[in-house]
Amino acid sequence: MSLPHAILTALLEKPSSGLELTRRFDRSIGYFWSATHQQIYRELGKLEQAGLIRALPAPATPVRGQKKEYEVLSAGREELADWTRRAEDPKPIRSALLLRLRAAAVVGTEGMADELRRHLELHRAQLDEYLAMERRQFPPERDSEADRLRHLVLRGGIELERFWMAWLTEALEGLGVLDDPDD
Amino acid sequence: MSLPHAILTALLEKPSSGLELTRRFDRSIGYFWSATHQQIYRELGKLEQAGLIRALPAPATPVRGQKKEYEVLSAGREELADWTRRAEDPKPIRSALLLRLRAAAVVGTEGMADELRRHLELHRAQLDEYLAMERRQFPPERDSEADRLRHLVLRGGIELERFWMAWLTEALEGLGVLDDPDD
DNA sequence: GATATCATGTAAGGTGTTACATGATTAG
DNA sequence: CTAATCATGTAACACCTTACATGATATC
Repeated sequence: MSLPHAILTALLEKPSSGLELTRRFDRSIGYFWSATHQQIYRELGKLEQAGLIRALPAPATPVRGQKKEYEVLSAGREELADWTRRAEDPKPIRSALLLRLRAAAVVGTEGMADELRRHLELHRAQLDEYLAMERRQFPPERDSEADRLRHLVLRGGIELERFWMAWLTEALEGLGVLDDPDD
Repeated sequence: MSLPHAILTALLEKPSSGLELTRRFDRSIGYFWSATHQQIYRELGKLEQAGLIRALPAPATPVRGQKKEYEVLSAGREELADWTRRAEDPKPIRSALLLRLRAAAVVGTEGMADELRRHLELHRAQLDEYLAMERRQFPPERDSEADRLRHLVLRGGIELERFWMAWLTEALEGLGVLDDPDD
């Protein structure tokens, strides 16, 4: 049950419409909890019904195609604060790539090296993007408590990408040895 | 679409019944792609209908409560081999904990340190379990290609746990400074 | 007035989770 | 013959994904 809380966080950072939220999910918050616009609109409806957020003063009857901004109500802020304190176990890892390598142990590794290289490139690109964000958003002089926390979250993403790059590199070395008996 | 492939891999490693698969998912394969027995039974039905696996010679009418073993057919093996070669992008990270820390940047960090310590302990326990598996399953003398690949997958899990422990430790230091002005 | 873009939404299907139901087998 | 456990399954719901639908607004 994290999507509603992701939305509450985003709306507290800045009241927004559904489409604006979608865009922000494509950038910052979505790096750790992605969501499509369909999910977001549905969830905005639920949050409004539950009295955790409300649409800002809008034209009499808000219709399809017309912008609708939301802000968080105090009940929403409380729910979010509760959530940060609640005990919630980490979910087990889900990696299709690890799984695929394990499948390759049974049916053969032919063709996997290309895919691993492709993933390595994707993770390198993601890492570069995070590092650029880090330079832009967290220059040394910004050092409020909120900044430190957001920076910590971003460093989590950075280190995760570094982990994947290291692992993929190791995997490719392993495969290389197997695929090129010349070594 | 990874669950069916996880099941095919498990069944190739050893033909099994639904319950046996469930148990093995609780141990090895499930560490990277978990599944409940309900998912597994549903998926076994689909795989059988699709002609990728079949139930081993069983009593005339296999009934509820009676064990039913499955094995992979050649079509299943081919599908699995195809899957290892297919291009499939990594899914973006989904971490409720990173998200919660980001929420805490808005609503306050009170009470989060306990939760971070709890997670640190859980990851430490998981790491210990992986390391025990590594000692048991991959002693130096085992070194076939399949063993090397499975070992690589396990090392992925190990390094991921180490990543989380390092990040949580850093996060706690950060919070500690904020929560204990004595430092 | 046609086209592109902004903005909100519906529908359908797949996947995952939780709770419950039911028969077979074994141990006391 | 009772209880525990093994084993397979159903049902309902939450969540996520993909494709499509529709109205509003700006631009040429």
